[in-house]
Amino acid sequence: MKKTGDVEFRCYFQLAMMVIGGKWKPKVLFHLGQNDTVRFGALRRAVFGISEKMLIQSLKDLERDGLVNRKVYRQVPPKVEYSLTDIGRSFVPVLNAMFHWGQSYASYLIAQKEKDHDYQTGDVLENIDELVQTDNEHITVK
Amino acid sequence: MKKTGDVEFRCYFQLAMMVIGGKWKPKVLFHLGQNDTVRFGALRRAVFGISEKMLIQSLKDLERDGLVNRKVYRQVPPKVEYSLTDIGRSFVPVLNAMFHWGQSYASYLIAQKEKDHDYQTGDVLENIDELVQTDNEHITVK
DNA sequence: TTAGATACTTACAAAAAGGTATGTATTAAG
DNA sequence: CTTAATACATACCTTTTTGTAAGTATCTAA
Repeated sequence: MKKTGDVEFRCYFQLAMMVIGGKWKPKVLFHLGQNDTVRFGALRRAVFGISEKMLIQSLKDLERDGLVNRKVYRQVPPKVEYSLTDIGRSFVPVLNAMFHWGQSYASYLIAQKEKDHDYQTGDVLENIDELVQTDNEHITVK
Repeated sequence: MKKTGDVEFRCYFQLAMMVIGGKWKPKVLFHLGQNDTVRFGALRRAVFGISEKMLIQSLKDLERDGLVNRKVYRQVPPKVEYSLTDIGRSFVPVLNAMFHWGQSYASYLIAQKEKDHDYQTGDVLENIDELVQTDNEHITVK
């Protein structure tokens, strides 16, 4: 009954983007997807580079939108556990798909780089070095 | 050899987000994915609400990042055809996954709305009406 | 010679997103 | 009485993204 691919696309895709949009939300979701419950502090340490402000902001949005559960333990010092809801968890495969595509795209970029010596390629490629370097840093140091 | 899920995640996921990030790129990609080649003007009409500036900007980025081909026909008036490259096309399944998730999320939102009469739910829900309305508009009008 | 079609470009403004720094509440341990 | 731990909140500023409006180039047809 709902036709014209354009319309459907316009709506449902936008909806999905409203939820995972932004710099941090996908990462938070991804991490939550790998654990049953995670405390605020653990999440903060797990999502490299995120500030407390951004973490709470992301979690609040995700909770409001129904993807995340928040469980408060009335203790001191406080303890709050976050977890994915059912729809939240149903999004994990999508995240995995994005992650895996990122992997193959990285391979592609590296292959491209070896081909074109001239810097034909753009911004993303300029970052691939840093990216790989970061990888190495962690691989060799750890 | 590359370990610590965190690191991998941090990089590859970011990479993917660099490509599909923003308000319009996913939509442009989605539409390109449904056609072999699309002219600039057709794309502009297809991606509802996009301005010419945003369209070119998106296409430039995507071309620079290797996801999109640009073929110029030396004519007057000008003719330019856009299409997906191989890696570009390999991203289509991911887009579809996002789209489908959006669909089920919409169902969830509607179900939720019928449950809670009090407006427990947040921003996304406030938009669902408009969303459905838009759908109806197109369904009934067309 | 003037208007129309197409694919852009540019300048400027508005809005959204993100970052940094600092503050709050509570209780237990020292 | 001070410090530490944890989970936030708030103010303010910077950067990034998006939008609006106008202009450019080229040939064809009227």
